[in-house]
Amino acid sequence: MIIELDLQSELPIYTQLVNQIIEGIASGQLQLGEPLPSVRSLASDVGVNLHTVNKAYTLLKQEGYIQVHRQRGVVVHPDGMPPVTESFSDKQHGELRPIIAEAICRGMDKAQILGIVEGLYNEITQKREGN
Amino acid sequence: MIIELDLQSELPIYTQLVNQIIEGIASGQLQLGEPLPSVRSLASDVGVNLHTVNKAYTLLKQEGYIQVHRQRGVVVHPDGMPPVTESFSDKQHGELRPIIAEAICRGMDKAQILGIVEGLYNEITQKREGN
DNA sequence: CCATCTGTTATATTACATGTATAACAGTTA
DNA sequence: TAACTGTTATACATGTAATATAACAGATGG
Repeated sequence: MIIELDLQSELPIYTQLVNQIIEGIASGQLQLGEPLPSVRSLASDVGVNLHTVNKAYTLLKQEGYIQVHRQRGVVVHPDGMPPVTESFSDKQHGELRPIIAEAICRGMDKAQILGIVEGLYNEITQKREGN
Repeated sequence: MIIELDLQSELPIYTQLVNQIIEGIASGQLQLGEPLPSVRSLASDVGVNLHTVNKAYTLLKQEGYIQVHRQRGVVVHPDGMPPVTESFSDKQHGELRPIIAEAICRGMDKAQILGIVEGLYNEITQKREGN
């Protein structure tokens, strides 16, 4: 999977790594149980420090997206993804709320906002044929 | 309008202030042209430093949500809200994309995600009768 | 056995963001 | 004149982000 970093972004590098790996899983580009590069090789590939990749992997592991298998290394969690917990829903609502409020302020109506979300949903899931 | 801060949140205080004021406008609790508290009084009310409020106001002003009128003080922009620009759309997509990808990972389908967004939309806009 | 890879941990350093504190300035208002 | 407004400047403390270097235990392949 191709990982592209924007070093000018306000988003921390480890957050960009987390986001892209999660999107890779969501899009099907990364299958359950599929191995991920080692912290050192990924760090070398994208040109950052080993600790930056390690922080991203640690977060993904804590949330249950990946597993560190003593033999197989780091893999996308083979037993499936974490469920929709209450704390996840709370976090999701807290992130969505200001985005929706801002859209309303700028004059977007319900249909327009839902259209944007649906478009992004399709964009992510329709990568599954591409690779 | 009631402003509540979570000092334990990972969100910066000035971001919480920005978000709540924008949601106040979106919900109609804050009308166009309506005055906002001075930096010093709001800082005193919520128990933070004057500069923290000033940073929130500066951001809101830069984005066109509020106006600093020499006589009237700080007011919600009387001439209307900023439009949906290309840079706003880019920012909005960049914020929504990882949220949607995470929801897909956890097994939410398109209808569920749209339902969450619609619920939050209704929750924000239906405050208009409440006050 | 040995060299090499794995994730993990520790320490140190640099840079930046956040938040507070204090002070001052110019303009407005009562 | 006194009190308020937004604004700016400076300084300080704290935490986060990212890098650099190093070491450790466990696993792997020659």
